[in-house]
Amino acid sequence: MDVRPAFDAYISSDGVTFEARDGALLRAIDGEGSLNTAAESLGRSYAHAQRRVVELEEAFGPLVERQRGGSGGGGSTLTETARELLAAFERTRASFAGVAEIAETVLTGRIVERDGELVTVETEAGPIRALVPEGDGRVQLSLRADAVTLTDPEDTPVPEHTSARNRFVGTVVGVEAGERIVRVAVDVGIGQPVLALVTEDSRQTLGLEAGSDVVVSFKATATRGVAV
Amino acid sequence: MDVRPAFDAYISSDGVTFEARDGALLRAIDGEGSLNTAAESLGRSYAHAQRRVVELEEAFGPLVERQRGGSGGGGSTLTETARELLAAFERTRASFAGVAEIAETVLTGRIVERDGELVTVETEAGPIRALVPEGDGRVQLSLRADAVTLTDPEDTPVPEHTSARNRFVGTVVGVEAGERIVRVAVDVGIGQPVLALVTEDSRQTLGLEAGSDVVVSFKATATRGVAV
DNA sequence: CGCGGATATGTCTATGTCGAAACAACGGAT
DNA sequence: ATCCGTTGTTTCGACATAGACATATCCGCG
Repeated sequence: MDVRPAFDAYISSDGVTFEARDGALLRAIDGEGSLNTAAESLGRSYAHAQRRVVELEEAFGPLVERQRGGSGGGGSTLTETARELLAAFERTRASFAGVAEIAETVLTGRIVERDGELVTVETEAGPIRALVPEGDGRVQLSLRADAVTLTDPEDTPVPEHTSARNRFVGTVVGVEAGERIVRVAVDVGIGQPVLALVTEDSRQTLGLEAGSDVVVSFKATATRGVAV
Repeated sequence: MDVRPAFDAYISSDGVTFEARDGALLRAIDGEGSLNTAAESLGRSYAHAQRRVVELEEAFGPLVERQRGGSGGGGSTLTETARELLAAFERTRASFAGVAEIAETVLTGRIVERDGELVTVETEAGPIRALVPEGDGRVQLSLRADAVTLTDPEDTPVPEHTSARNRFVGTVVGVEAGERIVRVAVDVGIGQPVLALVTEDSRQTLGLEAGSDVVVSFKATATRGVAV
């Protein structure tokens, strides 16, 4: 079973959702200079593209400056609002893409204390503070590799001096190098290693390689879980 | 323009996507004990629900143990695979939900160096290392509040001893308390404050309040951006 | 052996989405 | 004044999705 998490990101306002399709449309308008050629270049019908623009503008404000008549017959350009909307959409899409593509470590445990959304989960490696919206009993915590910070055991702030509430001492058991980003697996005494995504620079300056001792820390607010 | 980022999460396998709708169906089957009453309780047609289950099983493996005949006429129960699938879906949904609901700080700057996905962005506050898949020139970096770690200036690891590549010294300019989670705004010399989400415990132990000096640090791999 | 409740399957229809096409409006260029 | 290319607007039909409905099948139990 090859399961891959995926997503459709969108920005909603006033009941209308701006999605990837709309982003492509705006970019095409920006590039082609006209709604007509934009629709054609995307292989979509002009009628629908035009209706969609009107619909989006009702929700998000003026997006396309349309000019009909004139030399060349007219044309369309994006408004500043449209550019901001595009940027906002791309930012959230990039954030979501991070979640989808980045490896996660799944930790299982049991909720032993709850205070609003904030819970304390007892795991094999010790207590972990995390955010679990609801439920109790057994939980699965999802720890994203890009949320895990590695520090030198000799120079790690004492718990009272950092907002990273979860910390474990561990040993590097694997280093998987990419171009400039490496994935470090750290054994912290639970069944599976905790994955951390760090830059190659960090790996070198921390001298991380199999066998290295390292402190793994991550924030409670970056650790999300669900009751199972 | 009240924009709100949102998303539809799904897990795809073999061309079939398991989405929120399917999760609700499986949970209903689990709760009702039969595909029939599950469909009814959801106000959906039995015929389609049944066909959907078959379709999902072709992609993800056996999900529903169906029993027809017998006392009560039969019924259905979820397989272990189905429970794992549900848990995986809920985990990714929880992660995505985090991105959607958590405040972000948007930093603008200019790419001055690129090494694969890893870039160095020159901002008002100084250089920031981040992940930007492509493009150059001006970028918007999205820094999620839950990815920002705050530490005591007196006890912060030197840059050579941590994988958090970005750090800035700043002053707390605002504390917005929730139940157990507080949002801290830190001025680091750029136009807008950097937002950090920390637990109330952390706020107290670090003694954070308006005027406090604090070190803001975040990982390059947790900082994603897009060219604009 | 039939009952009853559930699963399995086929077909029709309502709905929404999208493309194709046609036509009017517009305004600078010729 | 006319032409031209684009925008604005409307209508129609193809297509996919999902509910409504009908029917066949299954099988433990009394």
